[in-house]
Amino acid sequence: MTTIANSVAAALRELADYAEMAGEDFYKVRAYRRAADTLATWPEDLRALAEAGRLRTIPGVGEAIEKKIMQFLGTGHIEALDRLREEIPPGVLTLRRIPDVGPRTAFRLYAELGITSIAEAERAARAGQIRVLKGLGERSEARILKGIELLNRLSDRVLLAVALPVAGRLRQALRALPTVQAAETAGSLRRLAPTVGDIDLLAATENPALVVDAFTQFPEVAEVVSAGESKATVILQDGLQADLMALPPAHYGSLLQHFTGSQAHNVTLRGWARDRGFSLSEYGLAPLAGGEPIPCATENEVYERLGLAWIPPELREDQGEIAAAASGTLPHLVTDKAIRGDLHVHSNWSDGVNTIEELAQAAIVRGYDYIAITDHTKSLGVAHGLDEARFADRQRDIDALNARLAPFRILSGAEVEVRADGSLDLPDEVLSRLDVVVAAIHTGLRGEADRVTARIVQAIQNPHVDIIAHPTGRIIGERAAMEFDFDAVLEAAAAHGVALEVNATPNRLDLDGEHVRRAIQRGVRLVISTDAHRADSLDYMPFGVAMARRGWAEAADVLNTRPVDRLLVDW
DNA sequence: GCCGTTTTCGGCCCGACTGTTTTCAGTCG
Repeated sequence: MTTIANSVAAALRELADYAEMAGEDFYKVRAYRRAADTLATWPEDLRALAEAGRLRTIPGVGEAIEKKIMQFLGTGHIEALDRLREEIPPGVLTLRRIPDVGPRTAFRLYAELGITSIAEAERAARAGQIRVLKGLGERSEARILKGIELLNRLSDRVLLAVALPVAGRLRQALRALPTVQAAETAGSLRRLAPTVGDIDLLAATENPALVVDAFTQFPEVAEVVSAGESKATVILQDGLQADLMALPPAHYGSLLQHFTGSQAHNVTLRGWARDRGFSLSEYGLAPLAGGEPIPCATENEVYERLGLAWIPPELREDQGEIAAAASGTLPHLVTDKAIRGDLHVHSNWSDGVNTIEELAQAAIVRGYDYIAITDHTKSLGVAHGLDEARFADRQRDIDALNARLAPFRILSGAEVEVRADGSLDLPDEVLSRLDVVVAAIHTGLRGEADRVTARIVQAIQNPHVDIIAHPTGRIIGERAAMEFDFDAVLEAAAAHGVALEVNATPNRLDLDGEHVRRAIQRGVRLVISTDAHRADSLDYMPFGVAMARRGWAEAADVLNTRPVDRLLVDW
């Protein structure tokens, strides 16, 4: 799913990394990064824009970056980047992955010691070669060594579903401290990002130093990385990093705003504030003209004073939410409560753990009106996929349960395999008797992009298919998304009224927010489903709702917010 | 390198913490 715009963005980011190390002007580096960020999500086709001579209509693209984009479109290279690549070996870039090693230190390790890899940096540190550099002493050397150990020990990011309970316990522990008036989780966790790199925590207290001190002594804390008057960073027993910032309650709103981020959102928001005569920080709004700073006790106040509606954390990714908040056009995001049923659930007829009745009861307990039992089909042998005869048997089971459980409704469904040639592994005649047909690719995920696209589009064209499951096939930390033409899939889905699934399984979260947004923009409808293989997993739903919200989805964009009669009428 | 109903030049987001320093640079979020 790499588009030309993504490739250009990647090249510009790399250029920024190199330029930063080479000591280029900070604002030049930032200009490259800003342009890269904008390009990565730019909806228009880059080649068409270039041909029309309209590249500079993209914000952040001026004369110099336009030239670089043209170079890339023409030759696949950017001259300035090629030159820097020759000057600085690519391995030097990787040094920045070491905590506390930034661009300047990385460059000096290379320029003065010839270090081009993390392994070499480790050897040099052990040999005591780093401490002799001006400005770096024994402690810096030890810090680098420790950073490398940390890097080797920690996996990059953890799943939202893993971090949330840990964060919840820490938040409770903070709230239980006597001087703490309020405590909240912030950062990417509060924005409900699919994965988080650390846990950010905030506390409102008249005695920040005391709270910071107490925090560093929580039993879950394995190691204190840094601790000051108002901030601390620790490593928890399970390897996660947690950051705390504490301030007096008068500042709590700006503190929450600041620590929730994202970084990109904050940068743009501060620019917005500056344009209106304020400097914004975690302490509040300070008039640029001088005068008393204005502390903000609530987050709403921060946005309000800047002439903006409060922005839901899930949207704070600098994807146009500030402009939308200014013009009163923020979406009314879909909520957990709006979901009336789960449309992708496996029973013990295939590879699920629970009986259909157990699943139905679990759905009833969760307040749902309906559930679709979507067992695997025969070609997925490993999952005890059902053949035509077993579907007929299962139908009798479902009919009997529906008679007993009404008005709750069990929908008879299947997760049908899309074969290599794009056909489905159940005959149309069987599909036509099902209430819900979910089509999915489980094999040939690494196929050529054109072929994968063609398979999905062909499945969409089958008149019985209602939903495409986990459309990109990514599994976080295990498998990248399939290479295919997402826009072509969106076009086909819109044309045939097929919904795309937002799969709520914590390590799938597929579609993610970015894809959801594109789908909505193209008029494609969504469903949010758990893909549960046991009754407990119906609780994954909020993670899927989170992805939909991050993609600006409203209830009307999501089919399973509808009552069952209005759900089936379109299918 | 980008940008402009105050500007085509002089701005550009803000502050904590650390280490190695006598005032600050680098890193991070």
